[in-house]
Amino acid sequence: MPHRRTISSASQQPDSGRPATVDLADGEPGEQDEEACRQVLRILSLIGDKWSILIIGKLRDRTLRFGELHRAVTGVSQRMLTLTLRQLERDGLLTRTVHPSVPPRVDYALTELGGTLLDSVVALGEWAVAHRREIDDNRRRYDATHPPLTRS
Amino acid sequence: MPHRRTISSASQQPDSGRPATVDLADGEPGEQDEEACRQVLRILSLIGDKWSILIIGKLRDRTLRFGELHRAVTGVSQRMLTLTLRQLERDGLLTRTVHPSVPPRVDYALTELGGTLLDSVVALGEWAVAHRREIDDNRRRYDATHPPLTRS
DNA sequence: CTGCATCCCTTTGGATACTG
DNA sequence: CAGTATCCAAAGGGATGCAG
Repeated sequence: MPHRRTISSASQQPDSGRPATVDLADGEPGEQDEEACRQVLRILSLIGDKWSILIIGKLRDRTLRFGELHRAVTGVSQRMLTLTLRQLERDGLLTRTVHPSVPPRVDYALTELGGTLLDSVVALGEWAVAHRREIDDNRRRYDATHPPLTRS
Repeated sequence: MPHRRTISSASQQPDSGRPATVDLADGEPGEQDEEACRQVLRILSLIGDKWSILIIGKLRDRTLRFGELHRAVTGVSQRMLTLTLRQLERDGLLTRTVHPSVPPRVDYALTELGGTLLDSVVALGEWAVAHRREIDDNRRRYDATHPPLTRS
């Protein structure tokens, strides 16, 4: 029987309650760590949105101000940049510093927490880079043999 | 000056062209590895959607048929299960085997590629588990001090 | 310069009904 | 059982205009 790959909370302060062994699959409603699992998924969804990772990546090695970020991230709209930055600030992944000057100047910097997330995401990115050819090949092969997927 | 965290394509066959060093941040339009970067992001978006990870997690250690998956993943609709399974099959992360019996029976199994992705995602999940308390604390603190975020 | 508010179009995804 | 098709509601996100 193959190994079961599980997530166990390694670091941080001792868990004050449940076993704290969460596998990525969710359980039936009512299972003990369903809540923990949902929480993990909610955090993982940070990765899902279009801009968070890009922004964190840009702040990798230096503080940037709003306008610099706006230019750095290429396709992002002002609205989404603001919203995403607020989320990331709320989660404690970056800090927002307002300089009371005129014109106003706001600096964004990655926190320690944000840095560790970036490390983890980079690891996943390595997987993507390592397998992108394989995946593209798979897709081409699939598209060639299986005609239309969700045809308009 | 802190280290620059970068992604470099480690395994696979030698890259047939560019340096193949992709950092997570995208470049200005026209930069060499913009395409590669977009591709990586596209793959990372696998993580973003609600169901892919859950499904892959369920197939971790055994083959499941459609109905089993449907019951296993809890909140997924039949429609989304089908669509997500097709995507994953297209990418080569799982295999779909139709048994010509009556009533029909379709088995889904994780491929080698899918298994390695799961390993990487589990690593990210470990980060989430390790820091979920910290993040929750940050959010509470933020909400307490910064009144309404995007008020209705 | 930074950022909030509004409008509006696009995408996502659930519910439901129907087929091989 | 394992889908496919249709309809529809909610969320995502761009463009623009205004404010501190």
